[in-house]
Amino acid sequence: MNISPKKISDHQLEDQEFSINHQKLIDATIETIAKRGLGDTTIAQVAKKAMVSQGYANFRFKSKENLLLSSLKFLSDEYKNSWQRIFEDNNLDPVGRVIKIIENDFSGKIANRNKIAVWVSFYSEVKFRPSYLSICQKQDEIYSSQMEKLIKEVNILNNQSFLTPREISETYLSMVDGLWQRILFDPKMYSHVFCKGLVKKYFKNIYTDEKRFV
Amino acid sequence: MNISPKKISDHQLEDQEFSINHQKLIDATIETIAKRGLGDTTIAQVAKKAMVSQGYANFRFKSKENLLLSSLKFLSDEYKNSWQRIFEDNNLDPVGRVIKIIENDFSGKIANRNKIAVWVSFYSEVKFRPSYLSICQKQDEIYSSQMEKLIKEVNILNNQSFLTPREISETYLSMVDGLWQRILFDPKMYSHVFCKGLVKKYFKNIYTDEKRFV
DNA sequence: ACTCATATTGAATGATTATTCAATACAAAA
DNA sequence: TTTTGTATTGAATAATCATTCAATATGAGT
Repeated sequence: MNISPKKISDHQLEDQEFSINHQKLIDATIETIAKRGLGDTTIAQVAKKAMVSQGYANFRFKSKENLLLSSLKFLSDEYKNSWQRIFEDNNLDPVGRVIKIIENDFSGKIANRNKIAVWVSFYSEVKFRPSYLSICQKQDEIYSSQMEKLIKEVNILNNQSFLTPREISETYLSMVDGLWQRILFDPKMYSHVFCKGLVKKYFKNIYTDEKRFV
Repeated sequence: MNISPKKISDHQLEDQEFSINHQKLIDATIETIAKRGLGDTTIAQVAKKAMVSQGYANFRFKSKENLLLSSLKFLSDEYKNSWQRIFEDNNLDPVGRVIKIIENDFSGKIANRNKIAVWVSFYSEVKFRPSYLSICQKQDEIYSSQMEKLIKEVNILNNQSFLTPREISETYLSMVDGLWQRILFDPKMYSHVFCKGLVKKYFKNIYTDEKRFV
């Protein structure tokens, strides 16, 4: 069967927040924040990078605030998709999942310097902008609770009972946040290989008999 | 012997960067950043909080940039003094030192929400402002290496050789950064008691025989 | 009391930037 | 081709702020 290529004009797509320009502007926003910082990001620069007029950028997103918010949402969703796929992958056993989670958290797609710079910028404003908090916090909670559930399984399979799932999950997640920040400072020293190795060794120390935490 | 209360006029103190107004402005800067964020901190607000004129604040620090820098330096020094005292305290044995370090990192004086907010604000700009980086990085390196040396002693005393001092020190420091960030998000859940407990349990898991990590 | 050096003010300046909007381009339908 | 509705522009506006500086206050020395 052939799907006929219905022509859809831009304005029909608009409602779905899905037009080319919409995404071009979000990408440009992220690039600009990564390059100049949240404070020095202006609509003019973003519009220029996205190759639309300044007026259009504002018109399209109603306000700068809204453009920033949409960009944060985009990053947040991208991250969420990456870990959700791992939690839902039925081909993996619990330990295999943990390893994939670690590898994802320090993959080139997620833990690259530009994206971390954007994350950290938004995080630093979370205290002052409830709208940022609501985007970040909800997903963080889901990640956190999924991780805890996963660790519970690993604990049982590995006869580990000194550290609770909650404790292991909290320490892991904090460590990731901390390491991301350090990647910003000194990406050479905190290479992906180094970070993954460090975190795996941390797990290896908890689950001494499990061979897969290299 | 009586030290005669020599009267020293303000301008004589100025060179020493030590006048009342100097510190009042730095305090006001930190308070303002903590309350409104780095991006929304204006000289006018800082000056008002310090109860000097706007023009004076600028005159005194030559530029806003310089005022921010001085404030970061102040916070950084305060933190450094607090851990340096612990490393130099001869009454403590290695494990006692580690415990003091943990308690310091999550003490009310260091890990309070206002100061963390300021730290995180500056950290998020580090990538774009070499002057911030140079202040933070140097002290971080010292802290890091002192910590590693300390852990080396603890490792020997406790017959621990699976995790290297470097690994333990890096995971600890990352965890602290991560937990600080979480305190900002949700200070109720990440109380000082919770954070200290979590980190001590982490050490207890490494040094199983050491009774003092509660 | 007067002088002089320094401290401090606060209004003016100029730069930056989000936002608005009248004008124009464009593309589909008639 | 003409019409019509939408997309896009870019120049004008208005607000915010860091910075400057001429004017004034202060207080020590004479």
